[in-house]
Amino acid sequence: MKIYNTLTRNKEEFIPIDPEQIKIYVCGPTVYNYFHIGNARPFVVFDTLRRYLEYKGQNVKFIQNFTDVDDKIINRAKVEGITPKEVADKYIEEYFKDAGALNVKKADVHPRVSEHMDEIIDFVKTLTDKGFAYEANGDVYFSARKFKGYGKLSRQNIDDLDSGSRIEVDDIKRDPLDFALWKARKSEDEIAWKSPWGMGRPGWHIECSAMAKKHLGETIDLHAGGQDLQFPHHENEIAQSECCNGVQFAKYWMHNGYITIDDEKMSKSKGNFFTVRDILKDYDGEVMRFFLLAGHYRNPINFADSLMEQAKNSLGRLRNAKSGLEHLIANGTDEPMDDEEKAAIAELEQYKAEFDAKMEDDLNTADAITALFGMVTAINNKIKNGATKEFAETALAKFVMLANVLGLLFESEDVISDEIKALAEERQQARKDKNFARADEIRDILKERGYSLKDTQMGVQIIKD
RNA sequence: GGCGACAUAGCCAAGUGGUAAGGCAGAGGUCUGCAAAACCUUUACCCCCGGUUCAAAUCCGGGUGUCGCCUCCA
Repeated sequence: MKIYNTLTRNKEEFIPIDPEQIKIYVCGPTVYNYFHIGNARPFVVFDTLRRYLEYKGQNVKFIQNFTDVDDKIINRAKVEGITPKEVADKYIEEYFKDAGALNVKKADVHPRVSEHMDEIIDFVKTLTDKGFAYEANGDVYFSARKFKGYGKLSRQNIDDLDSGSRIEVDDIKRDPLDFALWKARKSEDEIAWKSPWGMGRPGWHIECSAMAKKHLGETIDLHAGGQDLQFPHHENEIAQSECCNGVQFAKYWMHNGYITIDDEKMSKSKGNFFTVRDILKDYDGEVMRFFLLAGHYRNPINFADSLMEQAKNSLGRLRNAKSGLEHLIANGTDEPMDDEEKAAIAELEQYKAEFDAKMEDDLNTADAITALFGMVTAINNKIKNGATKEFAETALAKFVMLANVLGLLFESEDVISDEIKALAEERQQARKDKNFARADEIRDILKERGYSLKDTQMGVQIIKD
C-alpha cells in the first residue's frame, strides 16, 4: 500500500523491512486523565491501519506506550492524595474501557515507562558515552546540534528555531535547543530512580526511543502519532535513536491531523476538550469511530454535536443494511441463489475491490466508506423484495468483513427476549384482525422499551434502537 | 520572525490535468392499514485574480480568509 511519509513528504509504497513482521510504534497517552476525542483519533486511525494490514494477511507487531512517569501525573497524585502509580494504574484501566468502546484493539505490548528504567538509563548512558549528551547538575541533556539530521522530520532549520525566541532559555543547558534526557530529582518526596547521575527520572522523549528499541529493535517500519508530536517529540526521538544506534530509526512516519472545537485546536492544556467518556454518554463508540474515519486522517476535523448526529445517521444506514441481512438469514427462502442474486454478489465484489484500492491509497477511509455505501445500495436493492438465505449469508459475510476492517459494525447481535417477540406476534395478529389501534399501541410500547419494528416482505423485523 | 496545512453544495466530505464520488439534512414519488426502513427522482459556475495547457477544482504566481507547529499536548 501507499503511505504518506512525513519524513519525505511524499506518498510512498510501504515496503516492510521484514515482510514476516511489520513493526509499528504509536505514541500512547500520558495517563493522568480520561482521554479526549483528539487523543482518540490516532488510536482509531492507526488501529484501522493495523486492521487493514492484518486483513491483508500481514503479521503486525503493534506497540503503543503508556507514559506513566510525568509531571502531570505527579501533580494529579498530589491533588488526589494517592501515589503516581495509583493515578497511572487507574487511568490505564480507564483507557482500556474507552478504547474498547471505540473498538480499538489492544496493542501487542503496551509498555510503561516505569517498567523500562534499565533500558532508558542504558540508552542515556550510551548517548553520554558517545558524546551526544552531557550531564549537568544531575540532569542529562542531548546536544541537538551534534546530530546533523536534527530538524529533518519537521523541516525546521535549527537556526530559525533559535530566533523564534520561544524556546526556554536555561542556564544549565549549553544550547537552547538541547533537551532533557534525564531530570534530577528536585525534592526528597519526588518519585525517582537511581541512575549514574543520581536520583531522578527520564525526560519525556527518551522513553519512546528506549521502548521502541526494546520491543521492536533499532529500526522500525512505521512510527505514528498526532501531528503536534512531530516537533519536538518525534524529532527528538529520531535524534536520540539514530545517535544511539547508528542506524535509521523509522522508515515511515505517519501523522494524523487535529480535531478542532469551533475551529480551534482541542487540547488538554486549553481546557476545551471533550473526553471520550463524556461523549459516550450521548453516542455509541461506534458512532465516534465512524465520525473519526469519515474524513481523511491527515485533514483536520471539527467536532460538534451536529456532526455527531450526521455520523450517527450515516452509520444507521450501514447498520440497517446489516440487520436487514440478518433478518433474511432467519427468514429468507431456502432455494439456491438465482442469477440475479449471483449478479448482485458479483457487484459486491467490485465494491470490495474499490474498498481495497482506496485503503491502499494512504488509508483513504472516506472513500472506503463510500465503497461500503455502494455495497449497501446494492444489497438493499436486492433484498427489498426478499432474498434467499444463501444470498443473505454471502452478502453479509462480505459486507461485515469490510466494515470490520474499519472497526465498524462490531456490536454483537442483540438477543430479543421472548416477551418482546410475543408482543410483536400479538401485533401481527392485531394487524390481521384489522385492530390497528392495538397494533399501534404495541408498537409504541416496544418503542418505549427500545425496539423498532419493520414490516418487511418477509415477516416483521425487530430492531433494537 | 521561521515552518506548515487548509479553503469543494444547507451541513459533512472524497477527488491532484480531461467539464464534480459518497453521506446527512430538505423536497417530490413508490411501498405500507399508518409508520419505519428501503427504493426512485431532485440540489455545485470547486474562495478571488492572473498564468501554463487543446484541456485545471486539480499545476504555477499573486491575493484573501481560517487553522496549526516552533511551549506540555494526539
